[in-house]
Amino acid sequence: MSDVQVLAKRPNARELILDAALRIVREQGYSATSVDDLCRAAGVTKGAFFHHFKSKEDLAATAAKHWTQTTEAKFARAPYHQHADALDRVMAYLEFRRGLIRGEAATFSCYAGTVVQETFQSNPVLRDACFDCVEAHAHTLEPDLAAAIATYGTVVPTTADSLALHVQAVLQGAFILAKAKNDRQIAIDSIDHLR
Amino acid sequence: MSDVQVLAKRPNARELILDAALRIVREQGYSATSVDDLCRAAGVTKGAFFHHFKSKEDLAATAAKHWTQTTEAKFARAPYHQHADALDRVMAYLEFRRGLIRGEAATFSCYAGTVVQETFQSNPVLRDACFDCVEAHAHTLEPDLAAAIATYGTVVPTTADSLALHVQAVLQGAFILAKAKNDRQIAIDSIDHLR
DNA sequence: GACAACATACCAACCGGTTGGTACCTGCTC
DNA sequence: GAGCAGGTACCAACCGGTTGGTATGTTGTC
Repeated sequence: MSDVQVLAKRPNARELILDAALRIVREQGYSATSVDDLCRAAGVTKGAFFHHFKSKEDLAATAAKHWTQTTEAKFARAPYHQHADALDRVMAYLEFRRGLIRGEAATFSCYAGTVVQETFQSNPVLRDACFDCVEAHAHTLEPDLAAAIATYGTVVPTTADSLALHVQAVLQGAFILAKAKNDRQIAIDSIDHLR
Repeated sequence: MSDVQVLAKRPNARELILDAALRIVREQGYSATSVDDLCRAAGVTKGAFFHHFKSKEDLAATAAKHWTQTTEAKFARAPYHQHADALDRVMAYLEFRRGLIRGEAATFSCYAGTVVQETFQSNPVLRDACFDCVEAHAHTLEPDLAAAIATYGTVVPTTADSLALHVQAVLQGAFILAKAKNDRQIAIDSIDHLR
């Protein structure tokens, strides 16, 4: 019974702040998002914020892990794993990602990509947390890519590892162009080119 | 004689600030870069800053145009235009861009891509200035891509316009991954995959 | 009554931007 | 060519508001 309560606990300040961070940081960027902004969006006070996180940087790094967990769950549930053929799974993954590009750029773009752009030089802790995030997701695609390469071969010699990261690079670039043009079609086009 | 003096004028505060902006904003991001930071890097005072630019936003937008001009000059001079065949020119362009990825990520990454990531939602003026920047550069590749498509055709129907933007998307994504991993090789790999 | 989970009130440092002023160049008048 | 008016370029000091962070309660639960 106590386990159920732990699993199905009501949203506490910590969760509220993490969820708000993923949302607002993707909208405004890391530096432009103040602790007050986060507290306001989460509906908590500053005291609660600094009770759960020792600094803004700590929150951002924790939010990166939170981002990894939420995306992991989302992609694990996705239907693209069902195809028997590995190349079909890779293509279905891209189709799935294509479908995720809906609404405002801030809602479909990547938290890690946004944060690392601003902190890669000044803050190694955040930089590494963001890279782990992208790398972890790239790893989920790697087995399918490796199997696809084994079955169909490649035009030029390459590795599943490198190819998985390239796919992430294209997605990150697609997000930037979508933000710049304020038009998500440009991101969808880029994924189609990758396919 | 007076013309020569006008052309070879010594660096004034305005130019110093613009050059400093391209450098420091790519290192720290837009929001994290204060006006004081810029003044310190440029070796000018705040008074000089606000004499030449009416706001920090104005400076950032002007710096985007400055970025377009400097990169335009750099790519116009580049040797990749010399190839007779259009596809060779496109490949040589990618080879040229590959070669530009040297030193720290902040020195080879894109000013516009960095700024737009932080301002696309809060600041339409800056967003559009940054997109113009990327689009202007994409346009320089378009004739070669169009000629290459006309000569060799494409696997799937597409346009030179869309393909030119896709190339920029891959480059932007490559920059982000290079920043995240703190390793430029990952960006070079992505360009090789594009080729 | 101990402890986690918050809330309230506050702080020094820093932020973008303004101020009043100075140095210097240019063109015009006599 | 001396004097001077007017504009541009630049400077140091300052301003009110915001920043990340802290010190000190208060409340509910075991």
